[in-house]
Parts: sequence; structure tokens; C-alpha cells
Amino acid sequence: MRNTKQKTAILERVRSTKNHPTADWVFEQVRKKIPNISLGTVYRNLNQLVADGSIGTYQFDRTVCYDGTVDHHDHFRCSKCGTITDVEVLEKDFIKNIYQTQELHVTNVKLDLIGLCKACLC
Amino acid sequence: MRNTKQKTAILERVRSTKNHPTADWVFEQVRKKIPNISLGTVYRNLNQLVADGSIGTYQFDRTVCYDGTVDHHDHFRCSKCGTITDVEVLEKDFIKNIYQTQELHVTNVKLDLIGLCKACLC
DNA sequence: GTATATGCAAACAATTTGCACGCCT
DNA sequence: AGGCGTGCAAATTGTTTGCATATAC
Repeated sequence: MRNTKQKTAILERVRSTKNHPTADWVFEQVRKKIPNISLGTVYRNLNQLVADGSIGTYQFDRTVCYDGTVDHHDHFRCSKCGTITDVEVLEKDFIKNIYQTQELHVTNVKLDLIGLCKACLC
Repeated sequence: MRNTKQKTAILERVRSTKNHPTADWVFEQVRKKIPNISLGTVYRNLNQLVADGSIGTYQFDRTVCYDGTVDHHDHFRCSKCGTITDVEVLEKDFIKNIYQTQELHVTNVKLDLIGLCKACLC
């Protein structure tokens, strides 16, 4: 895989936001720097960056959101404004329990919290 | 909301399977009983049944899967064969902990387990 | 120089919707 | 009888892909 200004700009943009942007948002943002970039290129690069572990994904309601943070964490989604924030996994022991109590070979645990964020509570 | 043979057949079919079928699967199945049913009708009814709480959903990889079981449970997905099975929530206390430890107003916790099912382990 | 990434547009898959007609109540 | 649900096909949305050209190495 080659290094292009498109790929660099896409990775930088995803890494520099705390939001969990969609491909379309990344496209609009990177377009400011590279006006003739195409949406197809954005998708191709995002897929590649996910595949090699440079960025993560979070799926919600039929659209893929990308995530600049790759170390293990979970997500909180506000059911009113839709914002997705990273949350730390506080009780890793619980996850170990799950591994043992289920008669299944669990390799990965995904925890999603849904609720109201601080801004929307006021 | 009116009672039609289409809606009845759709609900019955979703409830009578342990799988987590897609709209398309439900369509193909119900078509055996009502050959001229349309996919649009299947989608409209499934959406309605979800809205009034008669069935549940489980989203995976861009397609919605429907779930005849509505009481609170979590899901295990086999990363090899793709089968989705219901699992009981064993440690409800953990969820309570999450509620308290996060400075967020959490209303719902979704736990997904990913791994290898018994059949795929052999 | 050569292979790989790009831009563009067309293809795709899952789902929704507008409309004329049919069927429950 | 009247309105809601249906079937059908076209529209939408998010994403992928084929192809000719441009570009990184």
C-alpha cells in the first residue's frame, strides 16, 4: 500500500476529531484541503485503514462511523443528539466472567451504552 | 393498526424461529404461504412490529436482523458461520455498576459477544 | 518505467416511499 | 362506505466497483 496525500489527509482528519465521523463527513472535511478528492477514494482509504488497524469503526443504524482511537474502549451514544463518546471499560473482570460462564468460545466483547449525554440532560 | 393475514403471518414466522432472520428471509418464508406478498409489505410490518414492541432487532453489518424474543437478553455471534444466538445476561449487577461509574445518564446497555460457536470449534 | 491509487460514474444492496387499488371493520 | 394496508415499481441511502488516467516509488 502506497502513501498518497489523500490517505494521509484522511487518516489525519479522523485522528484529529473526537467525534465518530461518517465517511461522508470525512469526505466533506478532506475536500477543504484536496478539493477534487472523490468519495470513492475516501471509502477505499477508510476501509484500508480499518483493515490495517490504524483506525476503528462503530456501526450505528446502517452507517459506519470511524474512530481515530484504536485501543480497547466502549461507546456511549446519546439517544437525543446522537453523539457518540468513548468510555473506558471499567470492569474488565466482568468480561472475564462472561468468558467463563457462557459455554461458548468468546473472543471479543462489545459493550454499548445508550442514554442521555450531559448537554441533553439540561 | 389493522390486523391482516400478512401481518399475522410475518409475526408468526419471526416468533417461530430461533434464528435472527433478515427481512429478506422473512419475505421468502412468508411467500410460501402468501405467494403474492411484497417485500415492501414485509418491511412495513416488521417496522411496525418493532415499534409496538412485538419483536426486537439486532443489527449486524449493515442489515437488520429481527428477533422473536423481546425480553432482555444479549447476543453471541459466531465469527465463522455468522449464527447469532441469544444469551442470558448473567451479571446484571455489573450493568448497575456501569450506570453509577459513568457520569452519564445510561438508560440501556447492549452487550454483544463475538467468538466461535460449538459447531465451528470442532 | 511500472504498478498502484485516483476520479468519475455506474452498479449494488438494503430499505423506504408514492400511488392506485383492494380488503378489513 | 371509508380508510387503512397492500402490491408494485421507482426513489433513496450508504457503499462498492470498473475503467482510464495520474502519480508514487
